[in-house]
Amino acid sequence: MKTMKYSRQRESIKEFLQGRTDHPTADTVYTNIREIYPNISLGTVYRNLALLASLGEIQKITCEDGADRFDPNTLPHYHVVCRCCGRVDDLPMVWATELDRKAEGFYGGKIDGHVTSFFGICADCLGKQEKENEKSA
Amino acid sequence: MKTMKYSRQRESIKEFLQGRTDHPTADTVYTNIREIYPNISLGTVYRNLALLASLGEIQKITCEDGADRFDPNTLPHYHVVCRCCGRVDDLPMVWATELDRKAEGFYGGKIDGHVTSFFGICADCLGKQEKENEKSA
DNA sequence: GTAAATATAGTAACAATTACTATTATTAAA
DNA sequence: TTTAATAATAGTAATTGTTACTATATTTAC
Repeated sequence: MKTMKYSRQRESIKEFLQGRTDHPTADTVYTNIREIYPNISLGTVYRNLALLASLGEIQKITCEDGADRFDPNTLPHYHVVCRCCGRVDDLPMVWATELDRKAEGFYGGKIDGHVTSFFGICADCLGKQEKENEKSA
Repeated sequence: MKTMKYSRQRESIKEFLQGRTDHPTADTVYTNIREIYPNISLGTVYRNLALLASLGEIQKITCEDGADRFDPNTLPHYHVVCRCCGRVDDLPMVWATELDRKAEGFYGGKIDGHVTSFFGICADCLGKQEKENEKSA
């Protein structure tokens, strides 16, 4: 399937993602793009997100729970998922490029990549928890 | 919800997992346990897998595609997913315990864990690919 | 302009998982 | 040991995230 040079909806989806740092889900993309294309269909959003990802223009992030998320930054980098509110943040820590080769030494096949996600509590949720503790104290 | 000391089905699910190294999905557990409890319901399998995971007796593995998998080994360790056949293997590489503390230095909140999955092609699939190439050559 | 290729909106289908409910099994207590 | 309370079950229905389908519309190539 040859891709068109130009598709308004696809461009719009890509631009929207590039303006966000919070790794939105397909549904979030959908509700936002609808402000520009009021009758875009959810299928179109999914199809274009998948297409952009396969072209290497965006990155799909698989989360432990619920929906996949999408990231305009295609360079390998780390994410932190808040166990409390579910938000996904970037982690500006240098990427361990050598890990794949090291891992391959322990494996019968070939290894060509990895993903690492950290888990914890984000600053916002920590703050809220402190407030709760003060109240009950 | 207090857990019973004893539930035949739950014990059976746990034992089944402990006899496997291939990280089966809920559905695989279901079809296998049915040989012992022919009318166990899929819901019971899901409920008990979730319960055992929350008790820390097994571990849930979220894969990029399709169904979650379950691992009787609750110690943190690495997995490799074959891009070709989807199998999930353990990787006996020493765990980077210090990584969470290091990552926390780049984050506003707290970090208490991480998961890393490698991707590649398993030995079996590499073998099959070679055969294909010989044929077409 | 016209034909061929590609994308779309809208809807239906799907797969994995969870929720619900009436019934059964297990425990605790008299 | 019956008996009441608790927890688990089987079976089914409902949800969620995602993909597939189809008829129509848009874009490109000539």
